Amino acid sequence: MEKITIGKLAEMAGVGVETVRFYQRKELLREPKTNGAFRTYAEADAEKIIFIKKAQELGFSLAEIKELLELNTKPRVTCSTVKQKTLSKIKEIEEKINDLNKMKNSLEKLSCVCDESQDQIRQFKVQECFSVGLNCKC
Amino acid sequence: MEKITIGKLAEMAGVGVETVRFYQRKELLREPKTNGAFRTYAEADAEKIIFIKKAQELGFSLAEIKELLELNTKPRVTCSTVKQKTLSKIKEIEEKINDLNKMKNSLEKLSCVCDESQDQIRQFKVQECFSVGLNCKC
DNA sequence: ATATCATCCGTACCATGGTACAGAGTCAAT
DNA sequence: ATTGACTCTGTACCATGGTACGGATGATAT
Repeated sequence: MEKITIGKLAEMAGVGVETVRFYQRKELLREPKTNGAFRTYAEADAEKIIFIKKAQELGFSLAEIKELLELNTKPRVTCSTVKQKTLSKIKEIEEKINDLNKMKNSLEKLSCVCDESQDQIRQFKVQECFSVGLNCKC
Repeated sequence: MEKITIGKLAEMAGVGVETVRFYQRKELLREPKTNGAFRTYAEADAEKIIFIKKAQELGFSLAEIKELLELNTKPRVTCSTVKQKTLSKIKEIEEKINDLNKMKNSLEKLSCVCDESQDQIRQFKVQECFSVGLNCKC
């Protein structure tokens, strides 16, 4: 089993070396054991970074992701804490989905209105398409 | 009809005065007519700001929002441009919704696993709950 | 007419999430 | 043992999306 240096880790996780070090500074990743002068990592570290990236794409900030990860590593975290945090996260996510659905509806209306008009847009109001029940009808 | 100064506008839109000026610098809002030395605004400006805020919550950057607004104000925008842009936005939104749904599923599993365990968490892996098909089963 | 408030412009500052050096040390191969 | 690639620490810089401030001028109320 080869030693994973920071460069290899970064490659495995699809990020830059500086990003790994940044996450360490932010305490999202532990400072690993040093083998001689250089740090050596485990595969789990790569997975962790991939997890961070995934969560980030889904709209979580690094601070929130840190919290999520701490549910796992902190010894004194109880089940009810996890339960509470996950439930509030779920609520947040549901709200986001809701808003995105609204936005999608509005955009669909927008695209649909456009179908009917000619090459040049007339008194066309993008904004109104985003306000429920306004002029943007198909 | 009263004159709307920047302070009133900001209040109407629920943002700070500096934010209004920031949006003007970024050309999301037009520089309004000045009445004497002070700018005067229209109600439409407040609506525009509210629109910006809404779109932002939904994950659009100011640059993207600017584009959306320009669909409305730029004279040479054709229907096919609008159509194309809205359709690609819709796709983006659908992807976001998809990812959020995945995240939600994972969190639901997490909360569910937690139900079954005791007060103290055992070999509990938050990360694994986020990877489809892994140890996090109910 | 003068106090008090709001506005003006410009610039500086803040947090978040990185990215890019510089200058030194280290490791591995030849 | 020297080269070259990689790593080390530290600090500086970048974009985004604001927020705050200073010093001047304008508006308004008494």
